Amino acid sequence: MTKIIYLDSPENFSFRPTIYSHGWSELLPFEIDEETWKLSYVFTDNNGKNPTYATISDENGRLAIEVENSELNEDFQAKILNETKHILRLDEDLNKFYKLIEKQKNLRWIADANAGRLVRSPTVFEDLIKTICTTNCSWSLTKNMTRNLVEKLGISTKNGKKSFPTAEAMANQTPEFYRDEIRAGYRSPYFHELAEAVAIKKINPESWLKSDLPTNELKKEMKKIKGVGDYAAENLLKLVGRYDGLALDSWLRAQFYKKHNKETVCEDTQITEFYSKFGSWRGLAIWCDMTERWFKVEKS
DNA sequence: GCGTCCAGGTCTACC
DNA sequence: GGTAGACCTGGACGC
Repeated sequence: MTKIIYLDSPENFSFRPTIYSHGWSELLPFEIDEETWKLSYVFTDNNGKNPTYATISDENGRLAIEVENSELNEDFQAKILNETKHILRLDEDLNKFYKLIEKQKNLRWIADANAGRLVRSPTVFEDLIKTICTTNCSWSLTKNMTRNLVEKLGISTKNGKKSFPTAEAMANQTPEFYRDEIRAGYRSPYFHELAEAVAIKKINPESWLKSDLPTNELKKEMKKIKGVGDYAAENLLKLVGRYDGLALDSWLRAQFYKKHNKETVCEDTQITEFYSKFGSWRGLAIWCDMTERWFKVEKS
């Protein structure tokens, strides 16, 4: 039995550009159906239990969340609604960004498409683990590692879908487990150490969402975690709503060379200078600029 | 089949 | 603070 709960979407929000904003929607427990344009996820209750598969779709301007659990209590239903808002960034105000790019002929499409909301996981912990999975490897390997984490450590729904593992579940595994079962390679001791630190509350990644620290200080905090360098920290900063950093990686650099530098390699300083006019929004500006063709494909 | 390169980088030791 | 070398994995590529 399923139950549908509804959520009003704000002005300047479009569902497709949001769920298609970057690769996160391809990483389990997220799944994206590009034919029906639905995004699914496996939610858990406040105790990290009762895994529940839900599919989010746009229904004439409001969001329909179809939940495969007809006996949701009020707390769990509220949690699913709040986490959906967080995943899709419904409370994020991009008007200042849209205003900033208003006179940029090549970027005006972002505001026209209501793009710029980068989909994210319900918890910063999940985004942190996934970000480490993106470092120094191909996208297919990122997907493999994430799939292994979910399939081997997640809790299963009645229909066999699995949740993202909790820090506690990850802390209970050894570095050898991550190396042999998750195929995480040199990242294996990092995962064990990080999960343990979060489980015993030595580190609280969720606090980054409302941190009063200046961005450069928060970035330093993030980089204290093994496996998190400049790229990973700046990617995480974007996911907690700060766009000061470009989060340059080999893919983003290659896209820039192709689009703005006649397919010629250049220094990072040149890329930084190119987007400096966008100030604290430069990280979002480069990401939207480099992924423009994704949206053109979608429209065609 | 085998070796090499490299992909959505980071860490450590050393200077 | 800057830099060289090492680090897991697995797909692509050349031979």
